[in-house]
Amino acid sequence: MRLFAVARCCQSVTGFQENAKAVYASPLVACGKCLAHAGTCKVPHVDLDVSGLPCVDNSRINIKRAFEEGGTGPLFAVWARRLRVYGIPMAILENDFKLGILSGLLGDLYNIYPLQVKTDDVGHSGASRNRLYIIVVSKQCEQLKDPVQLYNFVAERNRSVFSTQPKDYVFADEFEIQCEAFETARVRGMTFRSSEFSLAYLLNDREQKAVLKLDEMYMERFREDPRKNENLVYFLGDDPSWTASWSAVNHRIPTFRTNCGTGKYWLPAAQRWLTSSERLHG
DNA sequence: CGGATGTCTGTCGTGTTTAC
DNA sequence: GTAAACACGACAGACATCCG
Repeated sequence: MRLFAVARCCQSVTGFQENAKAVYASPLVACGKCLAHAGTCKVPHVDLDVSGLPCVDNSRINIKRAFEEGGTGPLFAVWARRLRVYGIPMAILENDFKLGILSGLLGDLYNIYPLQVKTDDVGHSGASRNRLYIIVVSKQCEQLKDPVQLYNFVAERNRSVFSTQPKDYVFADEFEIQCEAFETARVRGMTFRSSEFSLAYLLNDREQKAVLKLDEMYMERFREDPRKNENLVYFLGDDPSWTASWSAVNHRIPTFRTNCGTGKYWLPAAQRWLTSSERLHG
């Protein structure tokens, strides 16, 4: 937590380079609050650092995105400094951070390998959201393989063996489904109906309209009853007249987004939405 | 009561990728 | 080459809850 404090105090209009310089010049906090031991513990040495830093300043949909100049920018400098000071040999960073900036922070001591990771590479062809993992390895390490070549080799093999469809993520049992239905009824101030198979009664007006509109669009385009397609998923957090967020075209569950934590992923065939645990797997 | 804080919900845009 | 499909989070308003 103390590392974050350093990052926060450096947020200013002086630009990323100035912030990074300040971070690099700040005293390093070697101890932090430890929940495991309920006290203050020394930050342990690790051989491999796996970090996922905030992506909001690098996200395409953020109209005001400022990349490294955004509020989370200094955090990357804090992360980089820790690698340097502790001499951590290897790190994996999950974030679409500018490689040029990263190179400026670590390029003198580390080799940097960006890995474009597709969900298909691990068999999740039925899910969306590709990632960028940046592998950072100390130049003092002996390199046995090129990480990108190795990754591509494994990914190709995975793709040929595993391949999911949206329906593979639909596995919740009746108890879990009814628990979610009950909770939604509570939040929305509606009456829970334990005997009703379809959860459509729990959708609000806007969501019901979205389902109708998407049903219409599906019928029009595929000349088929949407309820017959077990791989069909509608995302109800968007207005379909604005953008159709569904699995009908790319055969993937639409991307899970942070704003729409409560946005439902509707399954026309099952007449319910994906439960939280199903979404975790997707 | 009413202010502070937290949760839920819905709207908004555009650069990149994919399909034809 | 062109058009359609897609990816993705800030923000604001409504509403709920807490606390003095």
